Amino acid sequence: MVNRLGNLDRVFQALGDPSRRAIVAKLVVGPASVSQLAEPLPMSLPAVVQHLGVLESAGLVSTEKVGRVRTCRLEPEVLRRAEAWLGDQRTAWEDRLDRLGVELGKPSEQSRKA
Amino acid sequence: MVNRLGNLDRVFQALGDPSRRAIVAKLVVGPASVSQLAEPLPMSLPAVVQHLGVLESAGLVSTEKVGRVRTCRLEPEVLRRAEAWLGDQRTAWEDRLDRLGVELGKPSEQSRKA
DNA sequence: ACTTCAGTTAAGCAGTTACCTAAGTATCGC
DNA sequence: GCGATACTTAGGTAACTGCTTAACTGAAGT
Repeated sequence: MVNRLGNLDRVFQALGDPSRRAIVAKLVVGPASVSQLAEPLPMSLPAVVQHLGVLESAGLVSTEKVGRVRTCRLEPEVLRRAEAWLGDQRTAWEDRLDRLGVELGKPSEQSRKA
Repeated sequence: MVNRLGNLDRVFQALGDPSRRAIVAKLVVGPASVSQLAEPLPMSLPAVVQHLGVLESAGLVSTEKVGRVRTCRLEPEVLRRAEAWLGDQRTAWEDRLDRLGVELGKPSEQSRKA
């Protein structure tokens, strides 16, 4: 239950599909039922459920079945985790450029960090 | 040449593999040759080249062959594009929470934006 | 010229993915 | 209870992935 919430492999792989990103984008404005999510997508309902399974096992969405309707909601923490990884790479890159500039004796305008 | 640089499908899919993320993480600290990238990875060189192909066609890295050595460098703009998508979703989510709080008459501590 | 080094090309293969249709199960509204 | 609704399960298929080994090309070093 805990390990599911940090697997970047699954997270990025899940986001690598346009239908799944569309689902995420829809859940961002509020929870929705399976058929509400399926309605705009050009595929069968079982296919949508499969996509939801991928998103859920990546920890990006959680679902709860009430009567006969399964309600899906976004799990923003995992989204944030992915964003953090990208941010880390970007800052590492920027730090490197910074250091490069310093080593060349060129005081880059990015070195206003301290 | 232009359309390659914005395909989120390919970008996220490329990042959905640990070996490929390892390559990105290594390129973040500076350009490297194919065999330098391959050295820590537990797989054959052709496999690494294939991963590089995926990263390149996602626009995440660019390569240039000089003598017999191909040098790979990170393309940070595409990384930033992916980060932006995640950021957009997160802010949409936060805006929604904000509005929800407002509609409940509860002045949330996030509404200090204006 | 000969060898080694860096990478490339080709073929193949097991496992996964993204769909489908058809048939089921379990509410819910009347 | 009876039909419609909201999924769920099962099974199948075509295409794609992530790897492998083997054989090749071409640049460098000696």
